[in-house]
Amino acid sequence: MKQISISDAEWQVMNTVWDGQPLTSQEIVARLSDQTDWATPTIKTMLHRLVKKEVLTFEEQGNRYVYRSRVKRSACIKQASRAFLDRVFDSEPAPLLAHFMQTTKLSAEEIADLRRILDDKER
Amino acid sequence: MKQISISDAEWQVMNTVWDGQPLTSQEIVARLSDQTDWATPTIKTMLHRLVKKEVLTFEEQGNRYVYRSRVKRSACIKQASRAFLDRVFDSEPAPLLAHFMQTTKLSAEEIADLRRILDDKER
DNA sequence: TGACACCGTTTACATTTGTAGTTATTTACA
DNA sequence: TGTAAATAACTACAAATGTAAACGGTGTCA
Repeated sequence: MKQISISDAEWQVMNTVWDGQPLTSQEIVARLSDQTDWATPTIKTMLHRLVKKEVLTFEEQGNRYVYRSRVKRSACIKQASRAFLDRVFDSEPAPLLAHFMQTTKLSAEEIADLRRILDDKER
Repeated sequence: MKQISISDAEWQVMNTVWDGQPLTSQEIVARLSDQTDWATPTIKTMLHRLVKKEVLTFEEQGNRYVYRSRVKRSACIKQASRAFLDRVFDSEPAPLLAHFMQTTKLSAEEIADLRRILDDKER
């Protein structure tokens, strides 16, 4: 798999697309306008760049473009997670896990689920 | 606390410094040369930028510079982790934790430790 | 049918980042 | 004491990124 490089701002766009796929550009703009204060052309530029990076495709529908992702979110998450682990936690997963467990809020259910994953892991 | 922004390559430099602090620039260069193929001036440039970003300080010792961090590693980890959580996991810690548990290797001891953290968390 | 609104395209531009050559200064050895 | 080696400072430069204005085509409403 080739190296995907999605910048900070681009991740926000991609999350929007992944969440609502397929989406027209104005839908994407509408959703992002709730979360950010980017001007419309700014978002258009990012869509363009993501198409050029082969992370998004679009399809013309009349004069509108309908966007879809070309890469799976899970693949991007995997890659970004690996990079983060290497960079910030020096490739050590245990401290990373400890850090996030200690600094975030988790519901009882979530805790139970995570415990289950650890159980499975053990065998 | 002000916004610290440490780039990818800079994190590598900072990790080296945090690991061996205080270090002269040639020590830093030596250690990084093991891990990377950066030219010496490249590393010097990064040290400079980190000083300008107020993340590192140095002290002259004869004609050598001895570098020390000005920000705690833990603070940087915290900030970078938060950003990563927001960006890639849409601020949801549980999926992040599940992801890393499932995709990394953990020793029996580490698993036990993590389980303990979850136990504490529960009350 | 003309003007406006909407959409995508092109262009722009400052900043950050990765990467490193060049120069000036200091120091230590011959 | 002169010169080479080491060290830091300065300069460079392309690519990526954040941010957006300007332009051109087209469809729609008056």
